[in-house]
Amino acid sequence: MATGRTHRPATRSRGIPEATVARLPLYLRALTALSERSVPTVSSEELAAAAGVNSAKLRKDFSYLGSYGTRGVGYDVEYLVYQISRELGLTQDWPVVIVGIGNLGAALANYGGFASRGFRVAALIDADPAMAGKPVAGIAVQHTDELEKIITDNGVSIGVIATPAGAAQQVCDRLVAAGVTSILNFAPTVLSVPEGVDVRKVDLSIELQILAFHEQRKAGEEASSQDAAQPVTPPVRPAPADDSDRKGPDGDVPAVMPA
Amino acid sequence: MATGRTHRPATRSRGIPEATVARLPLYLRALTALSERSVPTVSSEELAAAAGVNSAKLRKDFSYLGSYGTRGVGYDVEYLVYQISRELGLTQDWPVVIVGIGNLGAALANYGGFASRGFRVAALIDADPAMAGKPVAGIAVQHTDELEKIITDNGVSIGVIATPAGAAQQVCDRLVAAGVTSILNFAPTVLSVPEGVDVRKVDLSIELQILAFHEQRKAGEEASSQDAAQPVTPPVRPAPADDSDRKGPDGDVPAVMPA
DNA sequence: CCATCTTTGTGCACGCGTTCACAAAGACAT
DNA sequence: ATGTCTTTGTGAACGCGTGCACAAAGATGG
Repeated sequence: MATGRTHRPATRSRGIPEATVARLPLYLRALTALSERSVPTVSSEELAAAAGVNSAKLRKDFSYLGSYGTRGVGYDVEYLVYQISRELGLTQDWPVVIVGIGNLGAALANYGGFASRGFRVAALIDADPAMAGKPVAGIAVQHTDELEKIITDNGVSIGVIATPAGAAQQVCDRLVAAGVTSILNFAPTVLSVPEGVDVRKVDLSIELQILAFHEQRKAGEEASSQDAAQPVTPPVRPAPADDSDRKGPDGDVPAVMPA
Repeated sequence: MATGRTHRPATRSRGIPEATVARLPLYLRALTALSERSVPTVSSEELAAAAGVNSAKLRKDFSYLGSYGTRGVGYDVEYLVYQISRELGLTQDWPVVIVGIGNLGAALANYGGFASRGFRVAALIDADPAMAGKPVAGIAVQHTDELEKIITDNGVSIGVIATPAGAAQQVCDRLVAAGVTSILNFAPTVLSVPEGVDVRKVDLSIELQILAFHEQRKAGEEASSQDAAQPVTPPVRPAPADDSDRKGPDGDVPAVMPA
């Protein structure tokens, strides 16, 4: 999963819990696959397995949307696809701009998953003048100067930031000022935005770090990985402000385990 | 934030809550930035602001690691950087393989955030024979046939999947069979893995769909967006199994709103 | 029309995560 | 030393999310 949330504090949107909203796209994908195989109906058990969740959770999630199932039978696939799409707002067209056409930006522009879900790449924007006019994924890259005009002309409300970290906040400010109210941020920075603007963050490095944590834990289950050769410099515990005597050569106090 | 979780059920890893682990990389990044500016100490309030979280939450998070602060002063930046790095397992070197060198895979290979955090790209793997040998981000792409050998020779335990959805499960199975126990999945599929293997999922399209949901909600606050022209075909509510008479030409029952 | 079987929808309890609010700890000045 | 001021670390309360378990609803067969 992508990570940084920044979900709305506790504002259950129209009674639908955030956690449920986050799972609807999962269900939708599984349902779409069933639809393509012309499967007419599906039980909560089957669909839950396909989406990788608990069937009770799935049923509760759907109960927030309404009673769309038939007891003894299951859910009508086509009907449910439509209902979830409508709930997620995918029955309308969402123009999206991608700012920062580096490796990642180009990958995003080429990503097929967008177009298939009601999202349309309205423009690709980059600060490098050398990029301007160059076609990426069949769309000519435009210069940052055009940003405001592009946003307003196309009625864009969703922006994707794929710039280096240093430029992200500035780009964000301009997007918001121009009218964008939802931002998907790939830059490794915390963006500050005014009230009413949604930010979701995808951070590749954070995901890896979380994996590393669990990996270390698995590996260190038996081997007490602690006294292994430390590749990085272990800094000393800052002295208790009593400057009179510094800790002797024993240094590196092993910082007692929490529990 | 990247999305699909698949966190371990309820196995609080060594007493540190999952939610806390997920935030540690955030703190680490903020601390690293402070460190580069040679800031010696930082208060929970300041650091929390930099990381975009609540200060009480931050203090509680740190309390799971130990008592690393000094009352009346704050936290020693260098010391905390080291402690968090160690906790996350970033003081050791993690060889990583990336499978699927398309647009996204190439972007990941070029992403600087990996190397700077103890992650080392050990190999790039692709199924296309035409890719074999071609250098991406300074590393020669290798063919899928070599996958098992690469994993075992380099002692790789973390794999990144950036293949098309159709190939993901197969690649996953081979990675796991070869000894990988942590997987970061960018393919839009639910991966099934044996017990003991961690999977984290990053799904670009899901993030956008969640944004669209909130965006629709904002837009539809006053305008009852419901009776606007529907671009997609609204399927009829499946008839109550009474096959005797099908709904006449009136068809399209507008599917009563849930609430 | 009745009985049986399947599957949904949900009331309820439990546990995790968040937040408040404050006592304890240490810095710093006098 | 003593007192004041700052900031941490945490006990406790609360709310959200999850999962169990079951009653109700409808299909299906006789």
